[in-house]
Amino acid sequence: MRLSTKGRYGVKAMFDLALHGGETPLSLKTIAERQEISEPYLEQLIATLRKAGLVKSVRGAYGGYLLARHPEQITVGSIIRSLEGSIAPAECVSEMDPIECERAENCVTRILWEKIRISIDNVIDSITLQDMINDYDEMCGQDNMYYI
Amino acid sequence: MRLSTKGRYGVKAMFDLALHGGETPLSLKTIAERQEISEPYLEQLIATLRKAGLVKSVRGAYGGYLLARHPEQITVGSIIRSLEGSIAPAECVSEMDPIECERAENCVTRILWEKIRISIDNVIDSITLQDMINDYDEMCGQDNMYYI
DNA sequence: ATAATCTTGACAATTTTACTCGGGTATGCT
DNA sequence: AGCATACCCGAGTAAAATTGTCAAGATTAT
Repeated sequence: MRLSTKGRYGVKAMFDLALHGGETPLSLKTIAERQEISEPYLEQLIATLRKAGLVKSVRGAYGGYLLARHPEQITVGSIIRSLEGSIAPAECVSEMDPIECERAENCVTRILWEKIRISIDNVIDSITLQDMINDYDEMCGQDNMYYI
Repeated sequence: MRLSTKGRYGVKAMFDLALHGGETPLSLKTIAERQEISEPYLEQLIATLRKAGLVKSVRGAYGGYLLARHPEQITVGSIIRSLEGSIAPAECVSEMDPIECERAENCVTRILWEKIRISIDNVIDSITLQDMINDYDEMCGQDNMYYI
């Protein structure tokens, strides 16, 4: 059930954008260095995030990336799903296009996979980038002295 | 976040044992055919389950496998973990031996991964094979006419 | 113009998955 | 005893996924 680096790096990059980004775009290089992710690889991931409408790009010199919406309007669920596809533990309980099987017994295990999927959905769809920023602020104390 | 066939086949095989098994052992062949799993492959999986103490084996002619405990005492969590290892979405929040990272920011995403892991844990540790049998009985109606 | 940056697509190493195969060992039945 | 039926064990392997790298081009601030 491990998340691949796609989902993990993607969330880290988006969190970086939420924490350090603002009016002016952040370059890929900045994010990649701060989050210790290979720049060409992050390039791929952020291209996916852009197509999913989660970040906006600004081309040319001093360009970079911006969050497409406010941090409280971006759930980690939308980030993870855009990069990993469905988070369902089995194909037959995928959110979008479940490929059902015919066997009666399979349906019993199907109930199980669905319970797991719903439980994961509930968590990742209820947590936004703003929630993560709040967690971070709390972790660092009121003066935020450990901000990077 | 998809479960591999190990976990899925393992749960199916254990459910088969819970549903059809009794005093006399079920042969691997029987389970493999009924659940449509390659027999030599299931052999590997059930060997792991045996080492984890979830099933007992009876060697020789008319031998096979039995659940080591009653269905209400076997959680799907124990089955999945024995076959897949930790179900944590990231290594740093593994139940057993979390490999922590040093970076402050990582710890924010770590909080997220931990919330996901705990949510999955809660589901799979609360569901037993008996629960699945109950689901099955309910699905088939009181006369259980669709039992295989 | 030039440098910084995004954009795209192809390619490649490594790891994991999902098996197969071949030979053992134990046990009940005749 | 001998045979059939099973479990037991370790090695090997093809395909897929993961985790990237690389090169060439497009766009824009200065």
